[in-house]
Amino acid sequence: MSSTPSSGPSLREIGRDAVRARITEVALDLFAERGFDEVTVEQIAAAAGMSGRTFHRYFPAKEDVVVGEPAPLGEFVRDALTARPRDEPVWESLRISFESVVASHSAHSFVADDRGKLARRVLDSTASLRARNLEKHMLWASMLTPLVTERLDGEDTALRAEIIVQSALACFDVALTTWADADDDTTVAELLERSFAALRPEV
Amino acid sequence: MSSTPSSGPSLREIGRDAVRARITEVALDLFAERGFDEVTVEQIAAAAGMSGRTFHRYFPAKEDVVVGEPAPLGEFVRDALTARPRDEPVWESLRISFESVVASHSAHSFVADDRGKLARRVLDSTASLRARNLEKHMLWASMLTPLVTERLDGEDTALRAEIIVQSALACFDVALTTWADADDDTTVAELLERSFAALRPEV
DNA sequence: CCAGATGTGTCAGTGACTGACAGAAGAGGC
DNA sequence: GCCTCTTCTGTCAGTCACTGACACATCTGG
Repeated sequence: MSSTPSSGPSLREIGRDAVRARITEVALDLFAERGFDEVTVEQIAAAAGMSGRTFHRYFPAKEDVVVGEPAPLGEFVRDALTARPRDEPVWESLRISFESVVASHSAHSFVADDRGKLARRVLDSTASLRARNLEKHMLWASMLTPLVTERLDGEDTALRAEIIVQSALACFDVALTTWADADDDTTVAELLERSFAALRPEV
Repeated sequence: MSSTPSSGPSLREIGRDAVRARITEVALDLFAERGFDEVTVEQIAAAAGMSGRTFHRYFPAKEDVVVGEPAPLGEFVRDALTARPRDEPVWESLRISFESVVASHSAHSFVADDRGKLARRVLDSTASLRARNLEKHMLWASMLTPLVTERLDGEDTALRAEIIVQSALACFDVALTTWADADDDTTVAELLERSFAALRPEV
């Protein structure tokens, strides 16, 4: 190993997830300080004590450090939605599902008061990151739309389901952005509720 | 000029917009045939009779060939929305505004039956293009949200306006995707109407 | 016919990524 | 403790998108 400026246990001893978390941590500081586009992968890698090549073995793209893996959270929302009673109004099911994500991850990374807000601010301040984030939403949408489709009655269920899911994702996104942008202690859960209250699917 | 495989008038004689249109035309064929990621900028440039450097003087990014400039259409929607009576329900104002875009561009590029569908299919089949397209939507949202905000009553107007605008954009997007994906002759206008009918803002 | 503005090609360079290869370090069997 | 197999890592070379600098060509107005 030619460069290990950061101390700490060797990368081998900790798991793959821990390495990813470590990269995320040092990268986030660099992004917040200099801006996402002004930091090179080589610099992140050096700060994390590894080569640029190794960085890309943990994150296929630089954006993924901030945006995170789409699949796990998407599956969580999908499972939460599946667990909801089928006679419940879909919009309420969606709202509760997204609220449960926020609730069960409140001690976790992306809604933790300090790092979470920082990460979200970095995300919102860079075009390529916003784009990648919306791509993640598209994957979630493809997981949720079938569930919503079969919970709708009447005509055009597929089309309407897509609209409803996209709108729910918009609520989630706006709630997080608003939360990160505010200096007060407004909860994500509260913003999420207020966002969902702005719309109602047509029956 | 070292390579001019394509015939036609010299690039100088036609305007800047015409050069862009020409690049778009040859690029679209290549994308449809081989896939966006499998075509290099050099190849597009060669097919259009120019160097790669010149290509980037017309399109800062490869994606822009398919996605197009965000500003003009955004301004069109904004102006259309501004022209609507302020006592009209916002959701209807938004629907009519987007329908007017589609109507006034029906003879134009992106909703013309042949090339438009092709372009949209290419867009929907590539992740980086979808992302760039959603980025364009974000710009539109920032232009529309203030207008919607001042047309809302009650509390939380800013937050609710963001949700409503994002949802309208989702309707627009889903309508276009559905239109391009179908083999029948369903109109964009009709799909747009059905999409908007799926939701209603809470009063 | 002659400037000056504009468009273009070439070249060099940065930065994100990828495949191939070789060497180092841990895990398990003996 | 030692050997082997697997896993992780760095180095290297290469592709591709994109950018700045420079020089040359062309078009335009006087």
